[in-house]
Amino acid sequence: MSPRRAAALRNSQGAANLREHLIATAERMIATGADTLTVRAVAAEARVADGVLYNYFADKEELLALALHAHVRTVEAGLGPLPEPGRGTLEENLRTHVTYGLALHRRCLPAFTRTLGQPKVLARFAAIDVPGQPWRDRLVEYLRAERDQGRLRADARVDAAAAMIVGVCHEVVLSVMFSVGEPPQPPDVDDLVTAVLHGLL
Amino acid sequence: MSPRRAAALRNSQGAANLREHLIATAERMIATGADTLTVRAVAAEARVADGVLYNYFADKEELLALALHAHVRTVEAGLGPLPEPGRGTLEENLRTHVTYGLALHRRCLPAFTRTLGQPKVLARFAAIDVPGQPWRDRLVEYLRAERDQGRLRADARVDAAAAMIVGVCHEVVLSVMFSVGEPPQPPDVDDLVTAVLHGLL
Amino acid sequence: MSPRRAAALRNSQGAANLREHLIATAERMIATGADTLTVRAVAAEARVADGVLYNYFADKEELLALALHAHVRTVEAGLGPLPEPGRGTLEENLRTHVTYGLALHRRCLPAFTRTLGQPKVLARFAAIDVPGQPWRDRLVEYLRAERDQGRLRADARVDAAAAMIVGVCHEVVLSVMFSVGEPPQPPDVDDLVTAVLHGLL
Amino acid sequence: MSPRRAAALRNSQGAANLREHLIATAERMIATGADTLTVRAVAAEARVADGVLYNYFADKEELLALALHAHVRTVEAGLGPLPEPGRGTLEENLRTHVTYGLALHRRCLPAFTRTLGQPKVLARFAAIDVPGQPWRDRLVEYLRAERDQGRLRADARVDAAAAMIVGVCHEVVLSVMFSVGEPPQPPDVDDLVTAVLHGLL
DNA sequence: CATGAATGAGTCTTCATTCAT
DNA sequence: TATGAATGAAGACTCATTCAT
Repeated sequence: MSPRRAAALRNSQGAANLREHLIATAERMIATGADTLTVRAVAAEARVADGVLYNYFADKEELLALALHAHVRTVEAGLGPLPEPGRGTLEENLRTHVTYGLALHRRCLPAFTRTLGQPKVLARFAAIDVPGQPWRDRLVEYLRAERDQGRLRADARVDAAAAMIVGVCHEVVLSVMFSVGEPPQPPDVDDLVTAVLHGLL
Repeated sequence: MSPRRAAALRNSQGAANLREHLIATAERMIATGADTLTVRAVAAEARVADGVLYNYFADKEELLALALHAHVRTVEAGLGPLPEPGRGTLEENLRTHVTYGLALHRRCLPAFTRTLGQPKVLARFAAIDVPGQPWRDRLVEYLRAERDQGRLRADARVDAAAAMIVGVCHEVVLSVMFSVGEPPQPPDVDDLVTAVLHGLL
Repeated sequence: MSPRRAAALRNSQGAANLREHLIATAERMIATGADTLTVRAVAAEARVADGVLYNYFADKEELLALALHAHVRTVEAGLGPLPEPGRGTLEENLRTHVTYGLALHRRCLPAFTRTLGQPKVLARFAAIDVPGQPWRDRLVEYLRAERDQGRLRADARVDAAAAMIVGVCHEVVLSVMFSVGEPPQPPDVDDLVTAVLHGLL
Repeated sequence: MSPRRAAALRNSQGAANLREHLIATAERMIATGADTLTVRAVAAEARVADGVLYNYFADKEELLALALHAHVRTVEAGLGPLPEPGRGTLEENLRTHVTYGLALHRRCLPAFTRTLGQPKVLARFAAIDVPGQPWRDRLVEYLRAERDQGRLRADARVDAAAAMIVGVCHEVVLSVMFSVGEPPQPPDVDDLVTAVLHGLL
């Protein structure tokens, strides 16, 4: 005799187990911008008893941290491929990277601000081991490869450039969040690419 | 004739009135990274009765928003001057701006993450009128002036560059906050300046 | 499978569920004249955790309004039957009605004065649908029936008389509540009945 | 050198002293139906410091009880004279009394419900010695005099009738206060008088 | 005597967590 | 192993009262 299944899973083939179901639910709520992220609200949304959470997670924060991670992966999966070094033009490739980063942050940052205010969530989130390579590292690798292939100048500051590109993506989203009235105009992608490639001088 | 002074202010010359004292206390707690930012905790830290807060602020969020603002001003006041366009070398001036921005964000961002998770604080903060110009605008103005004086190329993408410089400052601090073990190496200021001025090509 | 029962209900057969237990407790406190009707006091009296109330009621006022209603029903249930029109003497029947009304108000009014000062309780109380007919309506119906049967004069002012009978019941209780020393002598039931039946002329 | 006068009294000749000024202010607020009857609100309305109240009254409740009394006297003063026994018709005189009582209660009861929920106010109110004769006693006296002059039957139950007349005045106002939708139709004054005079038989 | 800021006990309410069933 | 009611420790906020000036 197998143990009882949660009511929410009995007539559903979507979620293999309750743990994933809970994470998925919390992820959806975080992404949607649900105003209430209480344990009860998540359980209700998941059609599941209040207490189950504690059979799978140490506490609320662990669930939220995992949901946040899932959210990032979900967003990344929907973003399309990044360019291969050495193929296509540099302009085009950088444009792709910048566009990718802007979209990534635009969709993730709201979720982050809603959850990372809680120090315990932050700690748990940081402790999660990220499988796969985050975008940032892939950008650095791309730039290094291009430099090694001679398509960038030999002394190009690729780490610095990568940091700035990543940074501008944060910046754009943050300034939207902070603006009270109409959101400020984000910088043009072409201008960013031009600035990165040709500098100010 | 005059009413009684708060016990906390009687033997102190630091704060002229209780309102400032409360803001200063909250500011210190935010800056220090106090884990509990409850009304009670602030009152206790200020050596003051629980209820006083409501003699001076509409609610907890107003106090926190004001404390956050005070914190930003305090940090800015300790940062030294920004360069005049047309004087000194471009490298030196940009280095000053980048160093300024990094320091500013390093000291402010932790406070922001701890308070801006609460939407009501965010709203109140955004509603406060900021006297003076924020660093970001001054950076843009500086770059424009240099371009107009011919020290930058005529078609330099100054807005894009400014966005990247501001962004990298966010980036550095955020990646420190998220790192679980040893903090990652921040990009070198010289490299950033070089990348901005000369580009990758 | 089933969740835990409240400690207060475990060794008790009086209340089937906690909702009824809470209403009954609040009712008892209201009836007894408890001076403190705070949420905490009710929870303590019910031997129950502070928060439970909010699992069953929207807020404190809803509980109090329901308790008040329960109180009225409890009092009514203990009062004995009202007379049928056309049977027995008019004097005897009216005496029964007056005695009924006096007892009803004597036991209910204190509870009302303690709770209806709070507008929110008043609003919630008024919104509760009363099953069955209040005494007032039954008195009016009784008088009408007697008149239709010819036992009262054809032009008898039954509505006015009913209003006065109901009113005197209020009056008696109110004057007891307001009196500081010894309570004033309530009017004799027989005198009231005589006055109602024969008038002053 | 005379002591300082309260700011509110300096440019005013209306109130002889602060005590009366405070009572008058509280009375006005009670009568108007002000939703907030806090010490602070009264002081603000009176243009006076928060603390003065305690120079003239033991506590908030004493002030409210006195204000309530003043309210009753004010209302009574605006109501016109009551009839003399032996003059005019009985119908007309009783009509005057009933009308008087209805108006009196209509204007006083709201104030009472707002304040008498607080047991301490009730106690203080009951302890106040009422100068002059309340309406109730004057009604009883009137009826007795009419009976002694032979205009009412010798065995008329005047006390009972008075109680009913007073009671119906309560009743009318209370039922208006309790009604949720449209207020119920109050009984006709003529019907009341007829019922009192001629009875139901 | 008036002032009015400070006091702090007390209020309602939320919500993460536990645990008998 | 799921259930979901019970728990109770906070939390924000109010307001009568005091008292140094």
